[in-house]
Amino acid sequence: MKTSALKLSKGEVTRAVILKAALQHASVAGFEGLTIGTLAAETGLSKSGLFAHFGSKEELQIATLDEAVRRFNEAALMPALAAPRGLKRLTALTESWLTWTQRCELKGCPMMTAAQEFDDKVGPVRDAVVEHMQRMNDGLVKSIQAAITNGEFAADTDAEQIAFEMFGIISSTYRSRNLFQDKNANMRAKRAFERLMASCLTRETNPITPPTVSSERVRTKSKRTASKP
Amino acid sequence: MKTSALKLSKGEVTRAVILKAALQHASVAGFEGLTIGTLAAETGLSKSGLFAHFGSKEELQIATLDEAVRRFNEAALMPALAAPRGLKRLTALTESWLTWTQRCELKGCPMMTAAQEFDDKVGPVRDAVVEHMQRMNDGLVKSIQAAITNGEFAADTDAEQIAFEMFGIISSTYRSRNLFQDKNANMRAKRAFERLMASCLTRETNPITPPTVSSERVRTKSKRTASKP
DNA sequence: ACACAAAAAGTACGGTCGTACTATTATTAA
DNA sequence: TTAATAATAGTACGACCGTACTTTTTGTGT
Repeated sequence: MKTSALKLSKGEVTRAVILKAALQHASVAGFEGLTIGTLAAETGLSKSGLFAHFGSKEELQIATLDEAVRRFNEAALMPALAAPRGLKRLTALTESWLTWTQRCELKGCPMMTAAQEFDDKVGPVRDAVVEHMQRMNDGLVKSIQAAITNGEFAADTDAEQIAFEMFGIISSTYRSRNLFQDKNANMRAKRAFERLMASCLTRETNPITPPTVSSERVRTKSKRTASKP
Repeated sequence: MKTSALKLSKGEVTRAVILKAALQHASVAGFEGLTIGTLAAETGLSKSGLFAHFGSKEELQIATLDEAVRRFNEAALMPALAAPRGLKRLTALTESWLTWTQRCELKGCPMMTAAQEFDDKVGPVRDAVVEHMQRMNDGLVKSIQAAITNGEFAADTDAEQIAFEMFGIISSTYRSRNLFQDKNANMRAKRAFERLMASCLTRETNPITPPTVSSERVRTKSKRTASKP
């Protein structure tokens, strides 16, 4: 087998096809829901033919996870790198993070799904998940630190804490979108992000910030809470 | 069968035993990971004996979900009701929300797990999850509105938005705890909550809040980000 | 064009899954 | 205590699971 970057062998292209289907499936049914038989049927391959590409289900899961990361980097991370380091890039990253699944025709975020699915398990798949998530977290933290270096965020900003809260916003967004079918999920996310950013800004960056951060608040129609207790 | 509140029939007590085991199992392996055989082995019952209590796997999942809600209400919600309405109660609720799983000897939060597991699926289990989560959300929103009524939060505070962000904080906390094994997860959660609350407070409630909320910040050792690129 | 290698299919196997149906044991009410 | 009933065990079944092994088809370099 020749591993050329230009020409893909037959095996490599079907492997790609499999992984695409696997990713789509995993984004809906989770990685544990991935099954050789179902996936084979979806791709038109025989069970054994598909199986040969990976050698075990665990390998398939890990390969699918890697593919998810690759796609995320390509569809969410790289575009954000066009923005200049610091707050700008952080904002761009958040924006693209919230929309990359649509661009990739995925239902949920496979990384988040995997993180929750394997957080209480043991084994190589979990290890892979942890590693990937750790890397994502580190990257995010670095982005936040850039905003500090830029003087946009206060010097004593806890970058890890901000990353922690950003992951929370992302989680909540996916839940709102997919569980509650809330069309305003992205707007909610944006507001949450803005509030978070506002709490980090230096006086120089945002000199007119009032005592409480509640100034930037936008008028909203409260829908679900209409009924008064 | 007599459904007495005082005396439990044999069937009712074993059903309770089953559900306890099921909940523990679901908090680790998820609701899809619940299997009749495994659960039967764990409880010492025969597969068919256990099965008879529910009639289908879906019913078992829903019953387990109901049990999770019952436990949550008992271990997290009710204790918080001891605090007076408004910010106090909201704080108490957050506190007990973050710790109830330990008190119930659960690994993760079954509700959150279920929410993610079924957010892209269809069927009666998903419906049950949505209903329960909706109810939880509504309750939370009502608690936030109480703080507004009290004059603790600004009148134009978007209660739904705050609930959205609180769910995010909870999500992130569980991820930190279980995936990254972060011992500081609860501290992170507390800080995030405080930041969120601070952004809602009226000037009267918290008159000395500085321009940025970064005053209450605590010194932390950044560990994971130690390695410089 | 041909030989060789890669890819896919075919087949088989032991397990576990959820779920019927029947039989036995335990509990309860009279 | 006994008859009725609830609770549990026993057994069986078809479906699908992951995986191993062999055979056939397909692609590829020379």
